[in-house]
Amino acid sequence: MEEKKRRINSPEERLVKERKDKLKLWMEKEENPYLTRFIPRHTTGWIARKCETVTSGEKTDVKVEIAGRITALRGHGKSSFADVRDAEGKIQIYAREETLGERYFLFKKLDLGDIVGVKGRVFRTRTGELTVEALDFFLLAKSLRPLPEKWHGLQDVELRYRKRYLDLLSNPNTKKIFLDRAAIIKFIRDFLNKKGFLEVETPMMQPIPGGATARPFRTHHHALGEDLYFRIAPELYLKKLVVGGIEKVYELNKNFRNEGMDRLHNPEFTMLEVYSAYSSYEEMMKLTEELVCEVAGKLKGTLKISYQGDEINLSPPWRRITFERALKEMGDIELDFQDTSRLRKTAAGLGLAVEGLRDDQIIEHLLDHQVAPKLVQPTFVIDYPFQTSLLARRKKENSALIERFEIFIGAEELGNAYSELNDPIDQRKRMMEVKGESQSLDEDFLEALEYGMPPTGGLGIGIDRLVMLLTDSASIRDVILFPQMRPKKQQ
RNA sequence: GAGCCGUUAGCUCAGCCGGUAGAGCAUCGGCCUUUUAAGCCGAGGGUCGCAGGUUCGACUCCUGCACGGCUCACCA
Repeated sequence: MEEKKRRINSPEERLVKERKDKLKLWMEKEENPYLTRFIPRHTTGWIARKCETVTSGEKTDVKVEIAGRITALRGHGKSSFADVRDAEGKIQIYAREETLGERYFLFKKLDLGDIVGVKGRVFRTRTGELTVEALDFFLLAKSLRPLPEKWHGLQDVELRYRKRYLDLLSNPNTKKIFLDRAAIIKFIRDFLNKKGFLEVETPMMQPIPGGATARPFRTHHHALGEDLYFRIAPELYLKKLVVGGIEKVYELNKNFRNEGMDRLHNPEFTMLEVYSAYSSYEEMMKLTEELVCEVAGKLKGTLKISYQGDEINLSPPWRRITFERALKEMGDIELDFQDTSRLRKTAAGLGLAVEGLRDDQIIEHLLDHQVAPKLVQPTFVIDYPFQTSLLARRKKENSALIERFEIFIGAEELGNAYSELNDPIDQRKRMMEVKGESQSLDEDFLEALEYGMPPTGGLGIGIDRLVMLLTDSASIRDVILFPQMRPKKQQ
């Protein structure tokens, strides 16, 4: 009881109550705002364009009907100013008792955050601000809770992620990032569609999760009585489509991996995978350069970008360096990857945890830890030891290597590609060798390969990371609208 | 999962070597018809993340827990 009383009297509840009382007053004097119909005929952007040439102090005959959220209120006794924001921008509203008569006192009862419709006439104030003088106004939705502070916005990182709507409302840069994200994805689709690639959707729920090595999320299908896994990659399905004659294909959608979360990892993330028949990783390198440059150029108008304090030049051609040389030149590591015990010793000597890791994981760790931090300018690291992927084709000249590359920009891995292994016999053999670890034998996929898959180049690009790069964001959570968070416990 | 750091009013932040809580914005009341981070006068608002402990006394020190950030580990 005591507990309950205290909660109702909390300062926040009092603020809410004040606003609820104003809502009640409005409903007594006017109507239920939640049932009010008001279709704005104009936007703030339209007004700005239309009235660009109006001079300070000038009144116009331009009548407008706009709607938006009140983001500032400045009362002056018998007149008031308000800023109203819509999707395109904001505009000042000027309300006068002389014009609105008895209803002016209702205008003064409006709160920051209220959503209103305004009919009025455009003029420009003495101080040069384009303004709508309100001839009539409507409350369309009452804001019952106070918005974050106008000047600093919402700073609390946790709240920004949990209540993204508040972040979007009060931090212009947040909105910019997500507009940019949408533009980037559109540019990618435009680019690939223009080149004749077909966008497809393949299963998010798979009986055997394949195409990568990662812990999957598991779920259960009741009607089938079967466990299913959220996909960790669409790769095997996309290759089946290449077998089926869809020679240029891509999918741009989510993957799910049940691993740790950090600055670069969210359990669900967006991946682009592209497959092109009768090509190889050579062509995929060109495609990658072209795609990233097209997107960056369209978004930023330049190929010179700044990421976390580093100046990065995306102009092709990007540097290419073999895996072996990269380790040697930048990590001062020279070894035979077949020599497992020396590999582990070298890695341990560099302070890497090797216990419980497979050879291929250690090999990749050497690159990620010793070399990647130095790869700020766009770089293709090519020709990986064959252990690092079981889906990539071997190099003709050296069967210990595979035709694979990874893209590094800004010291972060952005993508991964290879000449796809299309030999079903070698594929089966390699899958058998690692079966029982993180990959199960996917007979469906192997059978598809047995019908014949053309030599194919495949490419994967982490879209969230590309967005991070192009929006200069430090964390993946800054480019995902609702990043995964631990649920807040009640009470 | 481990280490380090953080959590004070609705929001943004101060708060010293332990002495009992401060500002700005927002809110409420008053004045104000071209302001714009409007202004002026006044007021209210806090279980200092949660639970223990030490102490005459804890926002402050200690322990545990919750949530978050960074780093490390798994992964992209």
